[in-house]
Amino acid sequence: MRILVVEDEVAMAQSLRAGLTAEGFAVDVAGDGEEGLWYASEVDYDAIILDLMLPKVNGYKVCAQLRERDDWTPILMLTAKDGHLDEAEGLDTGADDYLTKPFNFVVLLARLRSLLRRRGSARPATLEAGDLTLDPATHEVRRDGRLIDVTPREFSILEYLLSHVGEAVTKQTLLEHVWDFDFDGGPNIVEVYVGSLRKKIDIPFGRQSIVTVRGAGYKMDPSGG
Amino acid sequence: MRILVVEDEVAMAQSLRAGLTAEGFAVDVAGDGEEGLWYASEVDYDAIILDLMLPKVNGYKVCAQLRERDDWTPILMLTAKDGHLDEAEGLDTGADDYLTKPFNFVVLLARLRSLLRRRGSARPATLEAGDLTLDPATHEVRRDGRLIDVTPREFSILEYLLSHVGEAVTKQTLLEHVWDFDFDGGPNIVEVYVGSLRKKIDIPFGRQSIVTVRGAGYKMDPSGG
DNA sequence: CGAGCTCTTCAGCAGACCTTCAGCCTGGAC
DNA sequence: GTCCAGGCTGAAGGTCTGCTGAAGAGCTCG
Repeated sequence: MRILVVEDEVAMAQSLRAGLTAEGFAVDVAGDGEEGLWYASEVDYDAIILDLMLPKVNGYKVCAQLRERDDWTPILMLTAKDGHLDEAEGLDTGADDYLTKPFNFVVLLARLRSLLRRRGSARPATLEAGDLTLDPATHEVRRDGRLIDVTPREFSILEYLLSHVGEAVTKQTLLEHVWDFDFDGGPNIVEVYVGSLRKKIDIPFGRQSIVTVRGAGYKMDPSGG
Repeated sequence: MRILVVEDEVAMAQSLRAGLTAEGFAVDVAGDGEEGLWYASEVDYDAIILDLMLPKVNGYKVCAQLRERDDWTPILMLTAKDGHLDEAEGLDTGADDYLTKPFNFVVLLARLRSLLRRRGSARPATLEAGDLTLDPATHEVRRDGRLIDVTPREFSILEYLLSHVGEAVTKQTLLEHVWDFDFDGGPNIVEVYVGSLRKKIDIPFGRQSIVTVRGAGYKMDPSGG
């Protein structure tokens, strides 16, 4: 899951990045509205956390412009303390939820998760493909009920593939959603991880759930292989 | 367990904070109704202690507004001496219990505990995972019936883990639910406490109930290890 | 006021994990 | 069959996460 944080206060931006990264999100930070719009046009984010008070282009405008462009990425707006009057306006311009500063990180996470969930229109709590299941809450991966031990990075990749079951996902996309923005390694690292995932979730079970689509990346077999 | 106290009398607020903190709760204090509503919207409290007589927005209104927002956090209302007439109204607006001033702290604790218990829809009075039990009322931790001596902080952590059995709980989450709002230490302190908890509840019994989930925190084994 | 307990910080360590790289394999074009 | 780009894999190193013991600060109680 890749999140864009548009926030000019360095301290806030840093702590958001740290916290969200710790939660397993890949995070990009933009320092003003203009930069935010540009990032959003370049990368397909899973959600955007948008401060209202921004240099150059303020939050409302960023939000409005995105929607005008037909970009419906969920937006969580951050407003200053006394944001009562602004609430209506914020939601009007197309934000999906808003949060007043200062806020508790747990709250932000909860809201963010609820946005991400809502988007996929009632995505089930556990991701599945045949007898392969992944539970984000317990961080457990199972095949045929048997628990499989995976590393954090393997978990993230599998989570992404399972939430796009049946679609061919390019290595580039995986790099962008699972790794941090400033990661500059090549696509080979994805191959390495897919390889090690296969060794854990497919080979021991004689399955083939992660299918290589030459030139187009990988695809999770809806039947689980 | 994190409690919000909405109370304008400084002395009362202080003593509630002191007493509840001593019992291992994390406590936030709001000085008036408006502030209380704001806190409640930002943080996911386990319960709210709400004075009736408040500046700006009184207790009834706070209560009503919370329920209107679909916030069903248990509320314990504090009313003035002659509160007979108010009782019905208080419960009507959505408070879960009420208490007339002056009251005994032990009584308040008992009511609060009963609220917290009730909330989880008949959550058992004692939290359990296999033969490991924790009784919030008596502050006792037992394994296989044998009493184990734990410090307040250790108790809080164990309580949180036991009330989220099976889920991976982030260190950040523990920091936010077990420590006070303004604590700014790093996650290492959680590691230290988990270490000392393990030395008390796991190692002497040859068990492993608190499982480390690399990159995602800790998880209480439902079977108790 | 001192003893004892708890809380918190810190630095060092071990092991898990991440990343890179070189060499090999495979599928498709010709 | 040959060639090539794309994909796979095992090994090696460096980095990071989590664990631990120690030590000082703060608090409570006698």
